[in-house]
Amino acid sequence: MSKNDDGRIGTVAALVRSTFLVNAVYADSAREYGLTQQQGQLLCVLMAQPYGMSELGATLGLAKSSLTGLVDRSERNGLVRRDCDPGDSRAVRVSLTGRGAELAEEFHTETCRRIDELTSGFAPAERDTLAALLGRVVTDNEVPAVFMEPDAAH
Amino acid sequence: MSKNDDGRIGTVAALVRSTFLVNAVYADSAREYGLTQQQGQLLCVLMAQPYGMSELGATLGLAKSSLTGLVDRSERNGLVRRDCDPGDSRAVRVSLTGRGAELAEEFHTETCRRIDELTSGFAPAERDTLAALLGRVVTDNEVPAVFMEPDAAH
DNA sequence: AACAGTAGTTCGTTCCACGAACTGTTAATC
DNA sequence: GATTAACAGTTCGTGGAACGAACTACTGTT
Repeated sequence: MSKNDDGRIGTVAALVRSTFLVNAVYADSAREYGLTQQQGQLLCVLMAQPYGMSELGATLGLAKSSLTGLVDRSERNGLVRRDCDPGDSRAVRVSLTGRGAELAEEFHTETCRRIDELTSGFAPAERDTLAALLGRVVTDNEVPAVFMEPDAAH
Repeated sequence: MSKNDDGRIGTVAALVRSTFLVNAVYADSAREYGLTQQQGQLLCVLMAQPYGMSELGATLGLAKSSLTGLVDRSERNGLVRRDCDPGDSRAVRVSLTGRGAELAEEFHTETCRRIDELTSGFAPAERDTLAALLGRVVTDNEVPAVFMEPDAAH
């Protein structure tokens, strides 16, 4: 196991390796619902509300053409829809279809369960401390809401 | 910002959103060295030692054909090489070329710096606590060494 | 010697990333 | 009202990356 001289893992390696783990769990969960990681991510973002393409692209950190393709494929799969923006003829608003909303909720719930299991060996106080510290990382770095709280989705 | 009723982020959302952040930082760093995220990941794994394809695939969580392609492209870019395994004619050992080792070190160093910056607002004790808890997640879930400690790479 | 299992590649297919260039619309300026 | 800059999103071309099925060649077991 990759460790420092004193056998402890550093903050940097811990962040990268836990990211690797969460990526794998997230992708595995998505696959069970016939989704790719990127499609799952799109659905999770849209659970909160419909978005314009520009805001979606900014939230997901994607080039405009990448988002156009992702939405195209998701629309073709019947998971999202594009509606005209009454206030701006150039713009569209992307929202979940009925089926997309259902799939998003199932996927989100199952992903929450799997991610939660990663800390199953933790005491409640340890989970709270981890949440507080990672929450600080998220807040300090202004990470967009690409994933809702487990309870907030229902 | 997506929070619980009491305004605090939960462990699950914190893990997912911090993963989103680290993914973005890692991908941006890789791009500055002309690498994709997957190529960066391959180089980081190979920094420790050469590996056979089976072990590489298991470490990176990739299908065999995916790894063949990734190694093909990295070999074509002059970053890795395949050598015959003297003990098994079926097997190859993948290692970094001179140029690949150099690029891997630069990429790894810069990525460490950028990831470290994500916790720049933390006190040393907070960093240690975060490292200890995330390290537990890594250990409990047997995450492979896809990224070395900052000092261990030199 | 025969067979099962392993190591890795090839093939076909789909998804996904980006930059450049484009069309059409809106907002600002004169 | 006309002009221009900026914005919203799409198209196109290109390259990377994911997987399963099928394959070849080799190793280990019986």
